[in-house]
Amino acid sequence: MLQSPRQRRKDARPQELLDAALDLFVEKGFAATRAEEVAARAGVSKGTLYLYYPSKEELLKAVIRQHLGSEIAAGAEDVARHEGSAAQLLSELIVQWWLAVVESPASGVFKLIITEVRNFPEIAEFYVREVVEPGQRLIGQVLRRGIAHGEFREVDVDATVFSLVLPMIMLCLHKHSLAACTITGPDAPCPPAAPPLEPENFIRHHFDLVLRGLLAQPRADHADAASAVPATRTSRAQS
Amino acid sequence: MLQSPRQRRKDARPQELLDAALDLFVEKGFAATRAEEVAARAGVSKGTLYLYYPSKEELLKAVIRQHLGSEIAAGAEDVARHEGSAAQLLSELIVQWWLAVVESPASGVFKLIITEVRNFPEIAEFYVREVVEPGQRLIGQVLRRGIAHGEFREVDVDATVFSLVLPMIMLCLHKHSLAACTITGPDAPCPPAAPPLEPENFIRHHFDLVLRGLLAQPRADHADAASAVPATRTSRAQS
Amino acid sequence: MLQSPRQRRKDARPQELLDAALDLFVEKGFAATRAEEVAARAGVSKGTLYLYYPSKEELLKAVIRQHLGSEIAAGAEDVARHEGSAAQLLSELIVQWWLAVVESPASGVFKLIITEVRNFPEIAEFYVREVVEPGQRLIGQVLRRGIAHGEFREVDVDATVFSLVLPMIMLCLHKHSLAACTITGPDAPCPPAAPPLEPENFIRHHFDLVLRGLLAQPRADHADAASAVPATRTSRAQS
Amino acid sequence: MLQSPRQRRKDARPQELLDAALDLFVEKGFAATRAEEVAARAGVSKGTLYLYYPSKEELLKAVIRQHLGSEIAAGAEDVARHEGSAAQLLSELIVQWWLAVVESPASGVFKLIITEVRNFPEIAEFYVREVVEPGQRLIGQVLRRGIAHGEFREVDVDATVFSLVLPMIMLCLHKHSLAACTITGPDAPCPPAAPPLEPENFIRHHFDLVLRGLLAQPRADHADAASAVPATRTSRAQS
DNA sequence: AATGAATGAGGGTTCATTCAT
DNA sequence: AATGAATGAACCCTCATTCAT
Repeated sequence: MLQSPRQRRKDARPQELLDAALDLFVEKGFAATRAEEVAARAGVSKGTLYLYYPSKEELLKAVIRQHLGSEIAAGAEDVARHEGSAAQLLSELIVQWWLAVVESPASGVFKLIITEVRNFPEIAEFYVREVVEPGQRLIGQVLRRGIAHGEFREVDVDATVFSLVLPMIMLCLHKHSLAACTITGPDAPCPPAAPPLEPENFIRHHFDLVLRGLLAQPRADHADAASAVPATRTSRAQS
Repeated sequence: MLQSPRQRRKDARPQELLDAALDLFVEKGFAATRAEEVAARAGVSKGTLYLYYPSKEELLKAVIRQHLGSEIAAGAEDVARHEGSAAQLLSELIVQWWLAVVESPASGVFKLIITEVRNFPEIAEFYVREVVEPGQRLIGQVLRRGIAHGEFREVDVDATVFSLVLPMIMLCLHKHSLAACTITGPDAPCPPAAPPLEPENFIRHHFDLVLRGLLAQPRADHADAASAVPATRTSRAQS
Repeated sequence: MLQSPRQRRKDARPQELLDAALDLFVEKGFAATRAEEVAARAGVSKGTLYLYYPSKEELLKAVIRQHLGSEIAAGAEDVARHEGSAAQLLSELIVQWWLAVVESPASGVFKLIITEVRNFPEIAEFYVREVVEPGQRLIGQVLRRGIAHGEFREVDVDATVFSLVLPMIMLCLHKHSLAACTITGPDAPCPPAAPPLEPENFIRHHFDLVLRGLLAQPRADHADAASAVPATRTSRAQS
Repeated sequence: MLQSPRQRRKDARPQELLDAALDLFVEKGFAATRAEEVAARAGVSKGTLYLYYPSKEELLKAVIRQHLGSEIAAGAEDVARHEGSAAQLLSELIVQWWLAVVESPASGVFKLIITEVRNFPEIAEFYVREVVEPGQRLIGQVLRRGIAHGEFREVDVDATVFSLVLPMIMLCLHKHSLAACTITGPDAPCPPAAPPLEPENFIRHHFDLVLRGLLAQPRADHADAASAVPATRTSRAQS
């Protein structure tokens, strides 16, 4: 039943390579990353990479495929049969789902896609089908439900989805570009690119702000529009 | 006073090269763009490029420097001594400035920065100093003024700046990645990456939404929060 | 006395590897053949090949050694003590020996040698010593005997050996190059590289032609100069 | 009118590269020749090769195309309207044409084709169309003419063409394989692979031998069957 | 003995950069 | 100033060979 160390390593290789590739592709871009670097970061030699992926380009697609299929779209549908106000449901969807994404390696995939779609148009179709459309549909449904119940104003649903979602995506990108350049500290060579705004704080604030703009019945100023959101498991440390 | 056509062409060279470089770097990424391609698109030979820029990397920095110094930050300060409500001022800042940016080639610079900062950290400092901080300070001031006057709720200023601004940046990136892959039309091989949401419609809707969340005195539902914004010169055709 | 199947397979390994190697080296050339392909065709794994031969180059030498020592030179000496006319003897030597060679895998060895001697000069010596010189000596003797008996004209013996032998070698090469590319049939994509001349027909015709040029007493036109040659076991099907 | 040295070099490059490639491909085989070696022998750097030929494989095809179109088939047709006996015509065709080929670099092309057709089947079609078929047709016509006039016996034309031609091809191959390995001299490390038979002597002897076998009216023994052939321009020195 | 995962030197090809014209 | 031929370092990928299992 026990596998040899050799076998165990072999089984883990593809994942190790994908992880290394994701890190490097996100950091330096696909074209600027050398296949040998990916191999080295995964702890293997150049040749070994090619035992598992037939080319650097296939490796890229595998990286994207893995994270789009599972991590990003995941967890969306299972909230769909939620009960309670549309605001609460929306909060769950937005805040919780996003907290899972920012802190996970999947956050880098957004940068990868933004960066590489034009060079690899196959990726576009995949991304739209797996992420953009399901996400838009899901959040759109919640908005429409809230509007139907008189909970939300009659807004342009698509535009509102964007107002909710785009800042989150943008913060993912930021995390892997400007924010990653910045060495925080008093004597950093590079000044802080942005106030070290906590992702969680920001997302709660952002959600509250947009929700207030969305509600048909404005709430009193002192009430936190997102207060219904339970304290979540905060940001697992990233590996 | 008049220069020969030859002279004129020569004077235009650096700009033509910068334009070509911006287009290509934004489309394919810095590493995946060949110096010869840039030269060819600018209508000169490979060697000529090196008469004007000592290396591909310097060309990249020149591209970014040009657009950060001038176009992106432009139009910000001149609205600063505006009179009227904070909402109106904010609307001018956000809506008008952004409409100018999104249709200009400068919109691609955001993608370029997101993509390349980690490879060229000097860019980070420059970008933060020239764009991030002034922008944040400017919008922050307007927000703080509105709060001081009781026009806005007491919000986290930095977070609110982000709520306002990040979707705009994100749409710039989108324009140069997914949106550029998509061939719109009924029988497009690639499904529309996103609803063909007009940038102007979106930004007005977004501003309205956030502004409602921001105002201390909620306005009646039928009023358009951004109604004070005059119809602007819409989108200059992109070169 | 009986060996287990396992044992039998094991004993057969070296031969199976040699056969596979011969096929592939002849088809694609030594440098263009991968060691793994050889192993795969022999039904073993890459590693196993190296249990039997220390390197690809040694495998090549073993292939050549095997066929030069045994198959090609074979059949030569045992005809040497033949009785009868020099013409009959020559016919036996040329026609029969060659028929055996052309249909055997050994025919490919000629291509291999032509192709690889310059990269592996050790092969040259071996080939000259094992094949060229014995063959030349043998046929030369028969020619000299015929000349001495007044049966043949007084020709340049070495040149005549070549006239007899070179076309045969050449047909071996042809068989493994152009002829192997050609898909015969009415609608072949590639036109027949040569008339599908039967090797046996050709060799008989060739021998007859040269023999007539060789004989001191020209024979009548209708007589077949090679008629003494008994009908041979025709061409075993190649494996 | 005078070109710059730069321009002159550029014009000569393709030919220099083809020459270098032919030498090396013939000597070591296509797969065993490194692109850089070809470039070095042509006196340029690795990169320069790729300015003229897009890949090593295209270089191979260019090498073959050049020599098949021009040197080999050339000079054949212009003898077709020859007057005199079929034997004389045949002698011209065979002896003269071949003397031109053996001593020219084109002789190596035969080895190249034998060696590489199976890896590059496009070459087969080209070779058959440009060399095999025209050659066979040409010599076949002469033979048929001789037969019709009663000058030759009624032989199998195709087989006879082969009897005449194959030894010549074979000597070309020999020249670039075994013969090239042999360092002639008393203390050669490698024994002479074959008697240093002069190509011209051999071809005259061979033609005489086959012609005698071909003639309907056998000639007296002392007459040289090929005596009509004028002393030819002997072998131009190879470049 | 047999396997096949792993290695890393090697070779094809690209491309930033130089420089003679 | 402008060109584009030439260079060679660098990168992707292959494959002969090794060795732990």
